Amino acid sequence: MSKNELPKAYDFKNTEKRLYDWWVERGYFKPSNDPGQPGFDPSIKPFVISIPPANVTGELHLGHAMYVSMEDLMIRYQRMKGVPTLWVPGTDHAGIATQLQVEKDLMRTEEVTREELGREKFVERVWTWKKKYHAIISSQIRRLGASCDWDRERFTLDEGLSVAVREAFVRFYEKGLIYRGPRLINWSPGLKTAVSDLEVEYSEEPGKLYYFKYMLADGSGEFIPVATTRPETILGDTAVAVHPEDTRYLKYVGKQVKVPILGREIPVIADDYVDREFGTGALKITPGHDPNDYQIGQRHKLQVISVLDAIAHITPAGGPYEGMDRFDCRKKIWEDMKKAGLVIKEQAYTLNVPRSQRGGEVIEPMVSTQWFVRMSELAEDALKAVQDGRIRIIPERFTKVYYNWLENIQDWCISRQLWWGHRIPVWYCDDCNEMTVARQDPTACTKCGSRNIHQDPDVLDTWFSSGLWPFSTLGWPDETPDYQYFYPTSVLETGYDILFFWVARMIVDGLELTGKVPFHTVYLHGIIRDEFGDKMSKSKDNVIDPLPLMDELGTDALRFTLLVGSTPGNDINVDVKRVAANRNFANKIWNAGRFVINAINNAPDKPEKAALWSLADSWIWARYKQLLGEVNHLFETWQFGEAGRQIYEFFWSELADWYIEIAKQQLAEGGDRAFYTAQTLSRLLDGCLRLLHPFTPFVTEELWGHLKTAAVAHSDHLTPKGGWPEALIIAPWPEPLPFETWEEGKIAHFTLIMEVVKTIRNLRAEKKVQPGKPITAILVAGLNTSVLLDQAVIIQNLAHLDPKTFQVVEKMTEKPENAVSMVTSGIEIYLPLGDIVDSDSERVRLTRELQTIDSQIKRLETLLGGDFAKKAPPQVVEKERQKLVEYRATSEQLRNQIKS
RNA sequence: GGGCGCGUAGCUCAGCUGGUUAGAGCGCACGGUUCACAUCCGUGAGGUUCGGAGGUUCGAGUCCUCUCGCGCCAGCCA
Repeated sequence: MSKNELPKAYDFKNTEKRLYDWWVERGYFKPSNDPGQPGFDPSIKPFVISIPPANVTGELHLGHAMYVSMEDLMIRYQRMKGVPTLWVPGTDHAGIATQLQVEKDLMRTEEVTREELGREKFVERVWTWKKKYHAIISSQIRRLGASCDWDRERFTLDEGLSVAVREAFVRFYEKGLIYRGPRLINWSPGLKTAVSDLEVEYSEEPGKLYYFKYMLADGSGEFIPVATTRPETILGDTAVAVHPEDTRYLKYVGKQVKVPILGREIPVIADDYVDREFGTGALKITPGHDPNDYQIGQRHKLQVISVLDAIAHITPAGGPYEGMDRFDCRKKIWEDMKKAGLVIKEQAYTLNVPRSQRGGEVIEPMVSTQWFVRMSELAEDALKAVQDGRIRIIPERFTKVYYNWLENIQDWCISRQLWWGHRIPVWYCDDCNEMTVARQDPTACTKCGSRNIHQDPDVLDTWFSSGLWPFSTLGWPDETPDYQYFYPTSVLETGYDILFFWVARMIVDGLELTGKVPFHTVYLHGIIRDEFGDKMSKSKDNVIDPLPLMDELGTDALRFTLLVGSTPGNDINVDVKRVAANRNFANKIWNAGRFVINAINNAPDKPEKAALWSLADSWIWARYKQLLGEVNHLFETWQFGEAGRQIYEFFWSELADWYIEIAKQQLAEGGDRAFYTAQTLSRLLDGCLRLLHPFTPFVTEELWGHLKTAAVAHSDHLTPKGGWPEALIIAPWPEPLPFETWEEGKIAHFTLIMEVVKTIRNLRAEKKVQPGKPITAILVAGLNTSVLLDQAVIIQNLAHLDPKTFQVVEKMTEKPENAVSMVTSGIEIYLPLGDIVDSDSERVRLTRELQTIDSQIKRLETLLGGDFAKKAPPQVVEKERQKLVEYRATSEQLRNQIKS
């Protein structure tokens, strides 16, 4: 037996890696129905998730832990339900982020820039970098217990996925959904690339509104007052606009005004975009550097002047300011205008500054030739797919957010001036200037046949390839067996923060390119925050690193915390203390398991007679059945957190705290009692481990293995229905069992026993009786006498009563001397504690109790006397009537106790 | 101006389709060396009853309206 001795505490360090490797080795992560394997049955519906691809260079953070835990939970649950499951893992090349990191590293180590190294060499370096960090991040994902099919792992720059990207680009282009042209875009001067609207964040910052004079060109000395937040853009002004009905300025419309410093003459135009109330009511128009102005410029066919170059320095168009940094220029030009007498005033003003999502530098709206995806039509399809229910978003409230975004969608700028990513598959002819857009690299211009062609230097936005993820990972555009069987996928699970970036784009792309929704359900989880609800950030130094956390407390503890501490779509505050509490839970499971295994080993290996279940046996089984019903319902309605909480509660507060305590006695009785107790323990542990496995896969698998080993070695009678599976990870999920009529009665009786025990314990504690000291008790049980007599030993043991003097009676004529008393559930309890009992204080205590009971009686009498009795459903009324009856009896009993 | 979320015990949060003296973890207090577990066990205190005000209802933390506070998303008014 000693060889089977389990350590006193669950040792996750010695468990997690071993089990993970074993699972992989046994092939459990692979779909049980696989088009690549013999016996494949295409008619069985699989459950498929594409993992949100982690950035190759990223360090593991709690966000990863969150989605891995959540998706692994869903996958494991489905797998246990016997559904063929596929979870496709993978990583993302993360264009900007990765390129930046490598650039930084090159600068630090070799002091070279990417330009100095050259494109080809640089990209090579990035691949080397990728290789290294991919190994790290993917092993960290494994560490979380992710049961994905690693043989199907993908990387966004894989050959196959690159083919998909190119196919998508060409198809979009051919359908006219992708176009190239000069547009006002968001330019990141630091990164020297365009970025999409989504990659710009606006932050409110204190700034100034600069008021100045736009002098009329006619030399009259008259001027139009104008205000701006960015004086440097004056250099690019090509008009001054006023409202068409603004009597103040109407007379100037059609005249020319002079651009300060530069002296260029520009027209005064009328446009009702101008808000007469705001600022001076006159607006300077800079089509080259402001989105609104750009549109006005289009309407009025104004000239577009770019005054900023790629690094946000002033262009030659800025005259004397050429070469200056944008912010220096802002100061300088204002000073110069002051000197020139053009300044009116400055006013403190809160700006809405566009900043790069990455790095935070100020983004400049600039005109630039870029590639765009025409979104409006695509968006409509994506909208419909959710509207008509082909895709369901959970929680539902996010559908509104989704609609809102798609209804106001702008074209998507997809070209990036980077080196790391999917090169745009477009070649320009140096001879005829035509474009060749091709699936295969061309060697000549398709229009004129010239060999003087060069490929577009830019790459595609990383999200362009991510948008194809659910099908590109399965082989699309080829109709591979995987694609045919596993696509569309089932659930897309991710944080709500990338609903637009990723989810919406996958839906758009999926519909357009595959003609199908890429998944039927979108499950969105919240953002991870620190214990006080603040966003984690390095600058706040409140980042919780999951790796040391797992080192210290185990993966299961972290997973359980994330899964059970969260509600769909709501942010979760992660507190290390909570993780520690869940580590304790893992340990609790472990130790309950040790107890059960020990019980099995020491119990008879077969029964003599048919089962004669104890009240406790029946109670715990009935409760387990209730649990099964609730947990299954909660799983089906995506309420995983609540399901976990309920299992936790059941396991700890009922199974461990009560049933196991009673089982100790039952096992000690030996014989059939011991056998059936061991059997019950075995069944319950087996069932609970199955229920818990999706949450805490490691401790449950490990313990279950020990359970199985012990049970198999000990007795055939412990084998569950259907036999012992070879591993918990593939053990059948516990489905709800049909209700049986005996359940309610057993639960009621056992609840009575618990009440009595708790009340005695309470009295003991209150009277400061030594916890282990056996004392006398007299229970006056009335109609429940037989139940209590039946369970006397249990009460006696759990409440530490002296078996020689403890008695249960139906009624009592004379109250015991010097006894502490109480009434619970209609049972009168007397603890004759002798001298320590002070009758006065007892009377006070009981009177207080009586008061609360009487107030309840009053409450119920009022309730039942009113409309409630007439209008509420009969069962609800009956329940309250019953309570009233009980309270009245209790009241009566308490009065007696006080009286005598 | 818009959309959404949150505001429940000292702290961090649960609470499904409304059902009737509100739950958990942590913290706190008191007490525990029983052969599963001190990563534990027992007992308890703690919420003016769930931000505030109305309303619907026999009944609301749970639905509706308004309101206050916090947060998020979206928004290109100089």
